[in-house]
Amino acid sequence: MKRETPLYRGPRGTADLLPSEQKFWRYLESNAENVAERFGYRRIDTPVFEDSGLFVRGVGQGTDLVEKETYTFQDRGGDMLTLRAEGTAPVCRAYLEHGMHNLVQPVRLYYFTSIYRYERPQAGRYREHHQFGIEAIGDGNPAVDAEVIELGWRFLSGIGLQKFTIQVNSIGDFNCRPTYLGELKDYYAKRRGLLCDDCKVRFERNPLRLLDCKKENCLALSAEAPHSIDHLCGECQEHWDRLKGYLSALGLLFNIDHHLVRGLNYYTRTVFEIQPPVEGSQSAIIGGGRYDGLIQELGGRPTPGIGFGMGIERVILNLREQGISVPDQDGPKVMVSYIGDAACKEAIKLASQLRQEGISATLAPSGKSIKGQMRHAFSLGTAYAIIIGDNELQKGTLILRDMGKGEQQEATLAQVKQILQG
RNA sequence: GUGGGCGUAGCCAAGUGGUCCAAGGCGCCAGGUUGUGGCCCUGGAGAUCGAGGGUUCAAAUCCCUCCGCUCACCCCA
Repeated sequence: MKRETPLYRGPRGTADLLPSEQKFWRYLESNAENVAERFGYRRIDTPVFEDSGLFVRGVGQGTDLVEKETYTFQDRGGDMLTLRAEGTAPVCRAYLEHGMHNLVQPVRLYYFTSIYRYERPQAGRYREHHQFGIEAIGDGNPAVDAEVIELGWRFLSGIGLQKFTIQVNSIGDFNCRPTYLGELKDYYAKRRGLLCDDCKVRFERNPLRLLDCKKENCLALSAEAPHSIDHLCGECQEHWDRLKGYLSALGLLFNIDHHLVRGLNYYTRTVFEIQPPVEGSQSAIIGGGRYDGLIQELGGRPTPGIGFGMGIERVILNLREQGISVPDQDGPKVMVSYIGDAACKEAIKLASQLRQEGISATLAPSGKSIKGQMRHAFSLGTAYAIIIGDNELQKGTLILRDMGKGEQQEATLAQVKQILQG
């Protein structure tokens, strides 16, 4: 008669991960852990919120992420806090805070965590999403760059995703990038009138971003624009060449994308993405790069680092698109049904005993006929049902029904346990 | 922040001014004789037709406002 009207709904851009979809999450999390640990990475979890300054300093003033996408609030003590807006800066903060530079370098870390960004939601983009990420801190060797890219690649192919492409680029370091940016601005300065309105702003604020504008006119301009890899200093050039060599040695096919620049300020040298075959908003499923200046920016000594973040929701989207199935989760193995109050008590005890033996068991719903209870067992998908009624109570036995075969037998508790454990 | 699409029961969905106090399907609940499932059959519960206002003799159907969802842009995972 009366309608249930929810007073609240989940906040915009968030999602409840219902039992029916948990199999994806379990599957991806365990695969991520397996791959990461196979590469020698160890798990780290950082708080959901951090000092707001961490993201401002780490990710950088002038980035969209910091300027318009953070969830920032003041707590009751007056501290400014920000919900985790990305994974790298918190991990670097923890590296510093716990003196991990005293550990054997590089320190290899991974995480599987939630990220918060105030954005308009759309396919593959949410205000709360989850990332699997890794960071290798303390070794500037391009071998580590290759390792990080390979790890991401192995994860994706390990879960059955196909037709992904690796995009790489080098945007130089703090020595050679200014020179390149100068060239870039010279190039665009001569063609300024042709730029779109957004790009006119980019020209002033963040010229690198001119390269990845997708508007027709701007695409034509960026196609002819100078390439960052043609302006690398000696060290960056060597790093870049060795990386390409290592990736090839690993048999990883990659695409050099001169327009790949990424939106966070901390990147140096290597930047990369792994992209799914379909165009669209979920352009990158993995994004990452080297951040050799970040630790220092956060107050540490100069320390190289590289890592990536991978969007779990986007992975799931692609699993669905490519029709890849993931293992189902098991329900209870047996349902204990009963007839009458006396039997109910026995059923409760029996279910408890079975669980203590490591057998997953659930009690039949109350107030149902045997027929109703059997229907219930069928829809739960339990392999067995146990029936306790007056007859069984008197005889001290149980009925064990094999739901698959549709056959049942009278058995003692010991026999039942043995069969269920087999 | 900008632009497009959409909003009928838990889910899918018919219906575009009167015969709709709203069809159908899935799911849910109960029965199909007395202690037993899957198919099938029967019955049942469940909808202030997103909310508010307006037009009209009459609105789920037309208009306005708001809210929500969704897709795209920006940007990102």
